[in-house]
Amino acid sequence: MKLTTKGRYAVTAMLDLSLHYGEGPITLADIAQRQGISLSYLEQLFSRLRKKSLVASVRGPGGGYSLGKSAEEIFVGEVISAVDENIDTTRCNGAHNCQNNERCLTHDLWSDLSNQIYSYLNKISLQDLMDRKAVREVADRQDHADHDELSGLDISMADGSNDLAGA
Amino acid sequence: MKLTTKGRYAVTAMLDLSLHYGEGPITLADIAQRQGISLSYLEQLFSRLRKKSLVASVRGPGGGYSLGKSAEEIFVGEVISAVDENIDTTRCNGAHNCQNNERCLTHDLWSDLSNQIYSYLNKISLQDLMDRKAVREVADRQDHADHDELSGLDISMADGSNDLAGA
DNA sequence: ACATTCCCAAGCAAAATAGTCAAGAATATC
DNA sequence: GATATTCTTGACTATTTTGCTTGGGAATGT
Repeated sequence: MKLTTKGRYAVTAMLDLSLHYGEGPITLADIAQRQGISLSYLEQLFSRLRKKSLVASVRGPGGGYSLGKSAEEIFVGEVISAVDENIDTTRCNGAHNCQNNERCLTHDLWSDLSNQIYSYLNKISLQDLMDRKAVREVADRQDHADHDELSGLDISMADGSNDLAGA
Repeated sequence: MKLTTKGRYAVTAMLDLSLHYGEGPITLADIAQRQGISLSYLEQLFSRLRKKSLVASVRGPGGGYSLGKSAEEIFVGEVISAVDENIDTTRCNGAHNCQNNERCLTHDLWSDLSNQIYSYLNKISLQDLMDRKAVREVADRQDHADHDELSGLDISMADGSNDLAGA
């Protein structure tokens, strides 16, 4: 299974986009600042999101990105798939050649797990996330932190730890 | 999320151990051959499994490993945790300092997902896996392949593809 | 004694991840 | 039409993780 920072960043960025819907196109620079993600890294991710029509773009001054469909229609699983290629937990990626061209002992276990995760993530839409109280609180905090950063403070790191899988 | 070959190998090896329960201690060399896993890699994995008391070991000729508890009492989630350290999908590993020392926008999403996966994997015991028809079929195939290999054929690779994650 | 097996630590190559850098194309605004 | 802004693309790089090897040792049955 592949669930790494890449997928987390993508979902976070898409959620940021949803939360600022209605303010016109949002620039990647804005998202980068609010969410603490590298701008050029975001560019790579959005390139993939655009290919899957999850976002639409407008170039030039005043341009930026907006959601490709409504927040109710975009599911977390889609977003992760778009940037991470697959969320399969089997070694053979669904083929059955994990061991000497035949299925390995635990093939079905990983296969079932993948389905489980996939169906879980595909039930959660960006709208669902926006409706969560905790998400709105963090979003508020981030919108205010903006001002602090403009006044010169708190331009900082966001990192530290480990990983899943990643994942 | 961290669900890689390491965790898959560990579960596979533990399942192999369960399936050959009653034959006395099983050597890692046997498991390595049946499951197509490198012996020294298995040693590393079993070192961790032993620290968590998931397996018990007997040294010397005729020695090997056996399950540390009954197959009903060992759950897939435990095995993966033992070798992979954690199956947390959050960046901060459960702390809430994902962004500038505060929780990031999607913290709860990954946290919920981790719980979901964890509880799923902790419901499946090695015994459950053994009861599956597909597992028994593969196990039979592997026990027969043993003979082929003794007669000189089919000492071979087992590899190829991609991964999860991480996850 | 000796072969077998577990045990342990260090090291290493390949892959993946996370990120940078540089050049370019579209498009508003002046 | 010059300029600044923003997306777009590709190549390149540093770091980390993975999967595996090597080489030693310590028990223990025969």
